[in-house]
Order: sequence, then C-alpha cells, then structure tokens
Amino acid sequence: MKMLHHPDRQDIQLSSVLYALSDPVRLYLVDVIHKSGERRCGDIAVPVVKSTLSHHYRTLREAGILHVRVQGTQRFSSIRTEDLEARFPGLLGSILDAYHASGEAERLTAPS
Amino acid sequence: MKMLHHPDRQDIQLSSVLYALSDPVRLYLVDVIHKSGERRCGDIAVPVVKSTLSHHYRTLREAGILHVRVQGTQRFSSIRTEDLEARFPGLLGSILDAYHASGEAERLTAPS
DNA sequence: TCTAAAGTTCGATTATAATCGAAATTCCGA
DNA sequence: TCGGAATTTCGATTATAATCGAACTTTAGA
Repeated sequence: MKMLHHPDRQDIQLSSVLYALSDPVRLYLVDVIHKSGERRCGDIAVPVVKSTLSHHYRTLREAGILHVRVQGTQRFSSIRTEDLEARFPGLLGSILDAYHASGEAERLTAPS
Repeated sequence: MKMLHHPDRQDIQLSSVLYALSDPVRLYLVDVIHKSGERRCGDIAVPVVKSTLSHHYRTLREAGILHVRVQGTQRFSSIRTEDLEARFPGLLGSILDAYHASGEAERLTAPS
C-alpha cells in the first residue's frame, strides 16, 4: 500500500507554499478544491495529461497545502485549512482573493 | 542612460509575484525594504555575490514588487505598496506576516 | 479471474532559473 | 581626466522543474 507523505504542520515552509501556488495550474486546483471541498483528483479539468497532473498534486501535497486520502484506486484531495491557518493565518485566503481579483481564474481552462 | 522597465499596475501577475517571493533571498530583501523604506541595492547583506543580487533585484522589479530609482551609479529600491494594494489588497501584508510567523526571517543571513 | 479505471512512476526532453566570475558601464569626485 | 565605486551584463555551469508518453500498480466490479 502506498504511503503518502504529508509534512507536519510545523514543517510547512512558506517558500514552498508560495512556490507551489505560483503555478497557474496548481493555483487553479487549489481554488477549485477550496471552493468545493474534497475532490477526486481526476475530476478537475486542467489542460495537462494525467502524469503531469499527478506531479502537480504531489507538489501541492509535499508543500503541505493538500491532504490526499486514498480510497481504492482513487485519491481525494482537500485543503489543509486548519494547518495552514495555524501556521500562516490568513495567507491562503489572501492569495485566493488575489487570484479572483486578478481574473486569472477564468483564463486557465481556456488554453491558447 | 539605462531605462528600467517596471510593469504597469494592471499587468502585475499574481503568479509572478508569488514566484518572486518564493525565493528566500528575495523575500528577505522585500521584508527589509518594507520595514525600512527605500534602500540602496548594495546595502542589504545577503549571502550571494553582486551579480546574483542584481538578478534578484531584477526579478522583483519585473514582477512588479519593487520600484527601482537610478541615482548616479546607485539604485534605490522601494516596495510598490500602492500598486500592490490596489491590485491585490492585503496580499503582501499576509505574506510578510507569514514570513515573520515562520521564523525564516531570522535564519536567512546565517548561511550554513 | 479478467478487465477496466485511476493514478503513479519512469525515462527522456526541454525550459527555466540560480549562481558565479569576469568584463563592461556609468557616474562621481579628486 | 583619471580612478574608483556601484551595479549590470555576459557567458558558462549547474540545478530544478514542467511536460509528455509508456509502462506499471492497485483495486473494483463484471
């Protein structure tokens, strides 16, 4: 059985969080999951193939942003809201607010 | 005379801002300038050589975070507070708060 | 028990960025 | 006008990351 590593709350690094969220695909995923709650990994449409998507989920998980739960062949992701709030109060909210304000949210799924 | 390019307020991209701030050296520079106001570029001690430091300043300027003013052979940098607040209200403050909360601020200048 | 579905891992490729040292630029002041 | 100071640019190297397709793993269900 695959053991997914999630960093402990106190090991979540600001640099890693900012880096993970600086990618448009990853920021989009986080925004969707934040709005809708836990989601199956493959259920969010993004313009990359499966293996790349898997890489993005791993980046988000290892940065401490997502919790990923295994259920059969499926993975369900949710935001580690409590841990993020405890470690960096208000940060994720500000970033997602900025994301909405920027209008980038609407442009992601429409590739060039 | 060297013309420094600064992106217009509306062209500041969230992804670029987050990326620029995901580097520990750059985040430290921004924190120091934010606290102390305009600073001469060479006056903040960081563990990289001059040319690398120059690269970091350019990254921050091109992301729209810093304004750089030329005076003779010197450059003075300041945070584009108004532009950032207008475009992404509260964002920089949250990130700097998180930076202080994380304790990374104290560890930067002490290299391994 | 076979197969299909969901996702990861692997290997390769390509792109981007961090870093350094050396050389160039620009301007100030003796 | 000459030299030094502040900084950038250049060229090279190295590191990191994004991406893809193919193969693999695991599990659910017919």
